[in-house]
Amino acid sequence: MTDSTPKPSDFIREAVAEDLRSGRFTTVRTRLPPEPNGYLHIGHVKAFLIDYNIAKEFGGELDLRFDDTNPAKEETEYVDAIQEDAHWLGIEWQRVLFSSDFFDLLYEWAVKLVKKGKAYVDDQSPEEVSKNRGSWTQPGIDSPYRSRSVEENLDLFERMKNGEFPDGSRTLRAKIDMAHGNMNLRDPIMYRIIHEPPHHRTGKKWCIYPMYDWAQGQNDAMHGVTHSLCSIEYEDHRPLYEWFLNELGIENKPRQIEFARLNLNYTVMSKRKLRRLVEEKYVEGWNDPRMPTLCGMRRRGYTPESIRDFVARAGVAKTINFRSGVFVDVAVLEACIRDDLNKLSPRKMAVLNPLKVVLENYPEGQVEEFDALNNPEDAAAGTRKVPFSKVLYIEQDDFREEPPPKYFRLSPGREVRLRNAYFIKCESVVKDANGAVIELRCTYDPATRGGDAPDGRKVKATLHWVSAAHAAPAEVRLYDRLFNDPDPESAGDFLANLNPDSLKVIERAWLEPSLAAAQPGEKFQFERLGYFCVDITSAPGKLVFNRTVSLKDEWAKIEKREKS
RNA sequence: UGGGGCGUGGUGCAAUGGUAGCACACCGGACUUUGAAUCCGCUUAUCUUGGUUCGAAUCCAGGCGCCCCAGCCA
Repeated sequence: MTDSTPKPSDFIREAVAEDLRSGRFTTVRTRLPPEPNGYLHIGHVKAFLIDYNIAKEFGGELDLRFDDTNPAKEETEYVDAIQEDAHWLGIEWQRVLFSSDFFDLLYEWAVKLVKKGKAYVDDQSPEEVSKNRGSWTQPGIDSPYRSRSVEENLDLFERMKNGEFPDGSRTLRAKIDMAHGNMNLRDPIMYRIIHEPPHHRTGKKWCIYPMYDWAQGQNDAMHGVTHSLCSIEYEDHRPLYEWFLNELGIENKPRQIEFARLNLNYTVMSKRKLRRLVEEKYVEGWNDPRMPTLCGMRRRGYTPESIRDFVARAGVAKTINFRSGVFVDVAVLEACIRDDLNKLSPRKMAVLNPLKVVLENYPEGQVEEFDALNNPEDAAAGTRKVPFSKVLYIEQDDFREEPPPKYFRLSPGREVRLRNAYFIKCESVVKDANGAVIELRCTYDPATRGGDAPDGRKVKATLHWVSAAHAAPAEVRLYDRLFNDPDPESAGDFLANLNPDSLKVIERAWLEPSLAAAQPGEKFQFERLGYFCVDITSAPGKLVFNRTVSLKDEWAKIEKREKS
């Protein structure tokens, strides 16, 4: 960032700056609060980056805190994956904390509230609790156990902790107001009893587990968090967040600020739906390149820089018109990765759907090598050698026997340039028994060596190509949006909106030979086609490439328009 | 029907009482050995009604619309 780049500013940063000015806080500490029950996806990234960037910009610290308060849903597998993904994104934290490491203190604090008469053990069944909570229009009904003595509550709560009662038989509840308009304040449950399964870190030590509302603010306070940033659906939890802190007499109370979360069109973000895609095998796994997970995007070829850029472009605000968040166009994401890859990826030539071209006037057995620019955006990237010979492959799309209007590419009698090589002219067409074009007979103009005509004549198209005798075979996977509908969840079953063409596998594409040794993770631009990266399953002799994103395609746009 | 929140071009974000701007998308053009990139240009917006003010996207009041909340999930 240069001096002329305006500092990012939004209502959260303004609030933090104001807190520092006013002396409400003297330092800044934020936290990433993932629940270790799934893989990180692009929606999480916004929250992560807000917390990370704000801590950094204000000279503060960031902690990673796993909110592992529900043993039924959480696993160590995710703890590791989340850290790996967050690191990859470029996020650095000071401490790794677990809510479960603070269960003892949290329990003491609960006891404190019980002693204060602000919490009680409720013997109602889950059904009764739910029924007596009332509704938006009906106030709730006080639990018959609400006015138990402090002594009885203390005794019962301790016995809950000691495992004397079965799951669901009792809860500890805050004593607030069963008629409150905000449902969160109708005596929220603080602890519930869960004997099985054992917790991924504390094992069988505990059989009572704190609810989110009880754990969140107290953890923030224990860890010295100043700004507890979260998404907007927690806005009406804030009064409860503050109630607990106030009743506990916490000094330097953390401040919760909410922002709209990020949704992407043409995808789904809910963990439940992503899990279905994986479990029902609509995709290969959590790291399928079509998934909006970080591991999927990484495999697809997205860079951390492009993802950070995307989140920055999406901005931070409270606008909510779509499921507690904003609905950002996936085209912005694609623009970000194109920008990044355009600058850094080496150019290569690859033919996905080969059409054989025989140069009738090119000497049999002759091979030439041409110098090709590795990256026109970066002079320092240098050049490479590309072999050329009598038999070539070009892209089927680059030839039309009957060219439509505005089609500049090859057709009978027309001349085009082969990138870095020669002008060629199509003399005749060879067809199979069904009338399909299987080969082009062309001539080349030796005077155009390197791609320029000394007589100054112009061609309207430049095609990429490979030499048939030298090309390396590869499998190429063309990924597209997973869903056809901008909002797959809009009506009924999101699976009905799956894009059947989200993956097209090209078993045998032909690559220029310099690609034969490409290593997993390496990224390239296949000229005129798009950005591709070597898949993690790729191996020498059995290359596999993923298309990260296509290049913008003016011709495709024209063709589509002409058709409709 | 209770509580909370949000309404600025197609989408997202700015403008904090003083010329409504930026990005993506769209459309048009220049350039081009990638129909890419780059460059230039263009269309399109303040939910509504009233009020305050010299002046309102911004302040006030009413209306309308959208989102979230009735898990022993987070």
